[in-house]
Amino acid sequence: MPRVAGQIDLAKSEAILDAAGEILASRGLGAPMEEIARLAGVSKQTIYNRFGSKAELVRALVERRVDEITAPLDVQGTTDGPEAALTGFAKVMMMAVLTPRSAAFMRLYMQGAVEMPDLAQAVFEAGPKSSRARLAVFLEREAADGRLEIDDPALAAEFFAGMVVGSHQTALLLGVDLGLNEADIDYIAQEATRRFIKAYSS
Amino acid sequence: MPRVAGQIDLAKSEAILDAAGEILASRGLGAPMEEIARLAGVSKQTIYNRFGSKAELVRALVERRVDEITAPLDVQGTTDGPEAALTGFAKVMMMAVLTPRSAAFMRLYMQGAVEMPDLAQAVFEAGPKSSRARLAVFLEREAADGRLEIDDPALAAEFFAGMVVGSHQTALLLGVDLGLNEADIDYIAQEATRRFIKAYSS
DNA sequence: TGATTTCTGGACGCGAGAGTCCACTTTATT
DNA sequence: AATAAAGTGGACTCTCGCGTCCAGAAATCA
Repeated sequence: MPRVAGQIDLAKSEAILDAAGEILASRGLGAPMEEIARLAGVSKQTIYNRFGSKAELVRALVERRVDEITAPLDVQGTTDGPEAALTGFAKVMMMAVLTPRSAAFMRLYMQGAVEMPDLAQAVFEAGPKSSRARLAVFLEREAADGRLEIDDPALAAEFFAGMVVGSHQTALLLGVDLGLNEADIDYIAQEATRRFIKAYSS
Repeated sequence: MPRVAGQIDLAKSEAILDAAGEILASRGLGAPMEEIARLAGVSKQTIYNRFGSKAELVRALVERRVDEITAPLDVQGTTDGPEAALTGFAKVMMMAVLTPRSAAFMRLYMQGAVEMPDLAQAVFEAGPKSSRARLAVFLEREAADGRLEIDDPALAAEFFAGMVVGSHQTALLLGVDLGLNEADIDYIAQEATRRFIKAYSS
């Protein structure tokens, strides 16, 4: 079998996934494949050739996004006290989570949580769980070095993350625009950090 | 017009709304009307006679739920220090929010946030916003009485609510069962209260 | 009992979206 | 130029769910 000729696979799959993300996030899981094909500049058949079904397209989309989510959470390292690290973490987290785009995707995952539980689970582990875990590790180190007094680092991490993201995320998911600007984010990040450190000082 | 005879309206509408809640929460907005009719023990036509369309059925359902949500948040009042009140508030909040049923409904609202923004908005105001506001009022009073030192009560309320409910809610919405039992809830409520008071003491 | 109103339940029309089929084109290889 | 893989676009089938229609069955009042 001379398995050659024709076009080789190219970044066309990427275009399909991009389009799928765009359409599905904005219109929900019920959005028609034709729209995705149109936006991707591709025939519907091509999508089926590459992904087989809508469910698998969604699966591929989520798996790709999972990698993007996990990446930018590596925010720790300063050693002149926990303030800077915590504030930085808070800002990154807020900017990552509190965008209409993130909300649209989160809505998508939640919608899929019923029909595709494993996907939603994967998102949870790549997103919230992973970020909390890294924060917990950081807090544990700070505690070990005597800069903070933390008996339950995992719970402390939950608390900090909850303070920072908290109900803003719920609002966004419900489609309510709280209109946070960068100054607001700075303020919240700093205030959360200040109160958190006060709560966990000896 | 002798507008009498036949059956008068009865609590059959309630049965329909109950069934709608059950079905829609578990199967999503895409669930068929026939299921709802079957569970309500009613013909599909009756639903249409009473509610007109699926969208209006959902609207009625949400409006009824909004009342239920707002009610149990009146948890304040002890004057021997904020601990008991805060712990109580935390527990009520967790029990209200962290059930599979609440999560299912919340998922429903979020799913509808795109097509019916006003509904989602109403839910936000009856739920998260209202509870935070009441908590903020309580905190302001505590601050005025000198028991706590709070410069921004609204933000403090966000922080406390975020600590308590935080990522547990996200997990639930993603269909991940964290399996919190009553002891866990007690522990989290007490720990959150302790840390919060420490963070806002003079 | 008769009149009137509501409910039932099943059939039906209709639109929409998943996935398939296919004839034709495009692109790369030899 | 000949071949083979991959893509295109449009028509098509199938399923599903909303909403309607209607004939007959309660139920309620006079």
